[in-house]
Amino acid sequence: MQNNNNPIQIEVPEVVVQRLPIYVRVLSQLLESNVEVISSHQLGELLQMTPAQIRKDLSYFGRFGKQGRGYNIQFLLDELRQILGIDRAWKACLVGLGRLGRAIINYPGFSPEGFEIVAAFDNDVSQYDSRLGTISGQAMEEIARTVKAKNISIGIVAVPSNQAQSVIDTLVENGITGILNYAPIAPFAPANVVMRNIDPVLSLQSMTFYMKENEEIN
Amino acid sequence: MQNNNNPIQIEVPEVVVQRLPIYVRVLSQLLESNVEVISSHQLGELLQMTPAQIRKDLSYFGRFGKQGRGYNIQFLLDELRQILGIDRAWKACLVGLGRLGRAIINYPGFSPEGFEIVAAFDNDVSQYDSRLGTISGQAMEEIARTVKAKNISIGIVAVPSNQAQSVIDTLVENGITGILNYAPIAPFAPANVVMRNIDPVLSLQSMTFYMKENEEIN
DNA sequence: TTCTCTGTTAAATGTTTGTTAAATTGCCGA
DNA sequence: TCGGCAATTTAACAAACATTTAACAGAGAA
Repeated sequence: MQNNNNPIQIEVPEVVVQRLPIYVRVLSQLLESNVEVISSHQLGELLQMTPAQIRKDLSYFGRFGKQGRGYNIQFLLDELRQILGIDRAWKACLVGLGRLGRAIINYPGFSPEGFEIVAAFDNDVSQYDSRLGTISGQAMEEIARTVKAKNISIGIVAVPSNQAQSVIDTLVENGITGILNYAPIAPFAPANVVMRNIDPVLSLQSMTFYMKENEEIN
Repeated sequence: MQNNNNPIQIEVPEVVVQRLPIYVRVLSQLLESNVEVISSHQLGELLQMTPAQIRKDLSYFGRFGKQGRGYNIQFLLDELRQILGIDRAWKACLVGLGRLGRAIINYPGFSPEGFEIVAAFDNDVSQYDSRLGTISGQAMEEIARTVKAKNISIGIVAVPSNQAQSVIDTLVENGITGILNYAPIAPFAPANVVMRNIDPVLSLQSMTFYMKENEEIN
């Protein structure tokens, strides 16, 4: 990545970046409850983590707290949103309009957070003659044109496993730099593309490791 | 594993446990492609990780490879499945039969991996008069009875955020020891309960942090 | 015998936690 | 009203702990 030209670049650990959205979520809820200030200790209680970790995490990005008082929630939220880049809207396209894809397109949780699905693609003609909320499905061949025309930067992959890698390749070729993959595969993408996998089966499979241990106690 | 009677128990890092299902998945695919043996180097190539890490991970659980040759895939798979506890079937119940819940119940990826949804609950009567595949929806009040009667150990939570914590509490009270939570909250559960969260918005929000950096280069 | 590749140990790197000085607030009494 | 004092709480540093990577001896394959 070219901006490593920066002489003194403090590398932020990826785990820390992944925790920031959790802070954002809890802080938003607190703000709605009209709480204005919170200490690292209170926040740690809410999130089941140590105050030290919260302070350390935040200190990678700046000095947001006031000694003797804590963090102003509104201020911290604004800062975190800017840091994460979620102070603006992001355009996404969905590939795959099977059961999963249609559930994703109808999921009401994306747009309030600034992630808008502005296009949807599928191979099977029968899938996309029906309108899906405000957008309508398009043939796969239109990915290239539409991604550029609409300036889409995020791709959501909800196709069957055997097609997933080739869809990912197509998206990457067309300038997509972030992929949210729902297919149960170990996907490959170049280093400049950010990949996130949603895979409930993997979650369940690591869960049973610990449940099995519990059982043996009996 | 029987030999965990061993008084000196080496603590396996959680990250390692979370990687095991990924190994299982790739090894299964390789086996289907009639590959019989694989080296840590080849596997690392496939998964974009260092061979050292793979060998280290596996060595927490035993000695599965042969020097000069590699790992026998069928053997390693059997061992990993046993270690994870996915060599048996697990019964789950689903709570919440809205759009998300119905997508989950129809998701074909769970049962081939031994996770069977054997009951489904919802508050709203209108949701569960229709049959959902092989099972039919039940009222929330039936959770206690059904979980015990059917010996269910996993709960899948797909209710709106504001109900999620109370549903989790109910499940825990009734002996559920593993929870797969789809609600966008920071849930609380006692330490003996294993919690996994599926939250695509959090994934997107940590994704944009890195995409934002890319953009600034231009 | 030579080459390959694991399992293991050691080193390097990364992450979390504990600690303390300094900043801020609120309170109390003059 | 103001000054001083006690209680809080951050930011920063240091230490402890955890994870990843590198290196290598030795087992096994060819």
